[in-house]
Amino acid sequence: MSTMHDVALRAGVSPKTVSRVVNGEPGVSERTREKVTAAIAELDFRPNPVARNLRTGRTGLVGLALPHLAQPYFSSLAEAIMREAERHDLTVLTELTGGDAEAELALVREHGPYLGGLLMYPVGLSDAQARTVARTVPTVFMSERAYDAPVDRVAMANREGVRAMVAHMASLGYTRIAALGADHSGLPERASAHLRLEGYRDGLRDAGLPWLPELVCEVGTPDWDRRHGAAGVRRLIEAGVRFDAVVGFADALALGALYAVREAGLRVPAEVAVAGFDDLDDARYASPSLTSVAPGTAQIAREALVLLNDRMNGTAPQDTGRLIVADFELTVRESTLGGMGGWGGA
Amino acid sequence: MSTMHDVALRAGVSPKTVSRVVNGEPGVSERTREKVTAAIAELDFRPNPVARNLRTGRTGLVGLALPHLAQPYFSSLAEAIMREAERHDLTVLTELTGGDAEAELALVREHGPYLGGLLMYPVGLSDAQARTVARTVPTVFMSERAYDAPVDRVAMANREGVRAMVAHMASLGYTRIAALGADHSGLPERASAHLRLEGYRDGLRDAGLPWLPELVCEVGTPDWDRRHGAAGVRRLIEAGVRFDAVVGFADALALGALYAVREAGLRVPAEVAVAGFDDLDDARYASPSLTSVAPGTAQIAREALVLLNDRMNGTAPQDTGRLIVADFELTVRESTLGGMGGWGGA
DNA sequence: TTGTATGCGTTATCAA
DNA sequence: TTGATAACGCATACAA
Repeated sequence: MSTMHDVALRAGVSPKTVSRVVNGEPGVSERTREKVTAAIAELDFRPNPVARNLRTGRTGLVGLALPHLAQPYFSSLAEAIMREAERHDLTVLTELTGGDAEAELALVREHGPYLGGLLMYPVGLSDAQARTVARTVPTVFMSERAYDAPVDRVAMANREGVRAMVAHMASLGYTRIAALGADHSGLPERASAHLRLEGYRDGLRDAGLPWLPELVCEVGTPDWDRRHGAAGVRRLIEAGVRFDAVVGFADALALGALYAVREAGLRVPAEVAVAGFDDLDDARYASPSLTSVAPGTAQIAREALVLLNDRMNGTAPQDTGRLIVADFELTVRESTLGGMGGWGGA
Repeated sequence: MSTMHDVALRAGVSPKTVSRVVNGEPGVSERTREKVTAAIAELDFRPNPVARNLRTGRTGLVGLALPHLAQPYFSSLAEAIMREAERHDLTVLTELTGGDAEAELALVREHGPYLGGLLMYPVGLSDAQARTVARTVPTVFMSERAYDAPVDRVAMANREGVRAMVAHMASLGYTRIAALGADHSGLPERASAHLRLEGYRDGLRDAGLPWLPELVCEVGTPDWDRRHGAAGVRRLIEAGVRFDAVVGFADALALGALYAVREAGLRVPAEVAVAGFDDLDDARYASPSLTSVAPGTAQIAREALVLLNDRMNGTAPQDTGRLIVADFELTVRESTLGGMGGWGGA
């Protein structure tokens, strides 16, 4: 590893001049610049980022704090973020929090001061803790929960997405649409459930359909997996509730619903339509393939990095957090529209 | 952020003594050590890792280079690695290569010198390039492909896993077992396909079953997804090949097979048994749930970090690479054993 | 336009 | 057992 000093010797100039060339500073004659550039190339000199960081306090490192990685949404998000960060010449340090406030804070204490910025999907953080985080390092949240803190946030169109889904179902003639994944706890960390339920309500209102409490199905856990989705639908069926459609607040719930509906001998979508939220790969590959709301993960990653860049440059408003809601897309598949069946057409 | 200097002033000692205490070096009197420890606590002093790194050249940073993240195996592996790294007090810098040799090398050039070690799932790398990588930074590979280079490697039990799967099927009375995902290219980057095919061959031999070329099904692409799995099985069926079992060399292939088999009106496992490799969540949640080989991801992560630690400490052999093959587990589910159906009980 | 001196926070060397 | 001094590689302030 050659240093600026080596390059300076070789080019017959001072280290400071090399520094100027490397950082594209003005005040270097064309001839000198060329000499230096040549020396840099010959020695394959690459500035030592550690030394630079120690001197300037600036880092090209951004933290990415997620509760998990082995869950489809988070791994897609992480991949999108990393690709986007590359375009911004930023290096990503990924950390797993397990959704635990203590871990979320510990990570910020530990790495915060040495990060240029932080992208976080907070789960356990309180408002006060969120403020602490944002004070430590330029931060952008990518979560559905709103914080009473001056932190930028990029969120999914939870409400609008479900609203559009209900509209879609209503337009196909379904009238008894069940909501799967409702939560009435009011807990802030269940924000996605609350927002999606509001979207459901909006959708019904738009379509002139009545709000029927028996169609609102809680799954009794924040773990939105297929098992709980299936169990929820089984309860509806056993309770004798009549329904001709199910909006799952997550694809995993909807896939469970799909299973339970067909288990009960009902045809999808002829007798019961099913749809989800997330547009996982599994939705496309399910059979019948699952209609779903695609939350715009790529856009979320893109916007998050733009917001973060602003924060890191100081171009962002200081005492207020900005909110960007990503565009969603309604991906209509067989579980609501019928069709030829089979995703395997070679 | 207080520095060693601050702590030294407060404790009435020199910075070097603080350094000794922080690093647990000997040659500090008990009394002094206590004073320093107290000062550290009062000031909430945390050593600046950047300065430390500049001085020592050592980093607590290990790179994790994966082709993708939004694929179940890689996201599980990444999560396992991160959890394990935490236990070793290492910070993980994740990088996506897309499986491209150029990207794999670029990453090493770029970050290599500032990493304490590198965990990589190489895809495009040649033997010579692998040697270059290992020369740049202590490296452990986690791939099925073997390299002619002194690099440690942790691999799945590709061969033994499939062998055991065939034995399992044979023991249930299946005799015409198709292999889905075979590859005859001989390309080193298709090592998993080759090894799994060998395992298939072993399994047949163990069971005294004949090798029938018409049962060996290529999918014609390295992309082992459901679509190609389904297409492969359809081709078998259309060609009139009789088979009573399918071993998919990946769960995705097997899930596609499951679909195509049932599409053809055949019952699983009564008429055709199906099994996969990877033991993804999807395998458990499929219907019928899918028998699969669990490759021991947690163990792979654990062993990889042990090997890497050795390399980083210089405790590893210099001119030779070690190979660890992880234990696998045969997870038997409905797709081979029948049973009650439905994963949604409760 | 170019260079010198200094310091970022830590650890290594060597002397006390 | 302890401390003074220098150095890691770069960038900043200031001088020439």
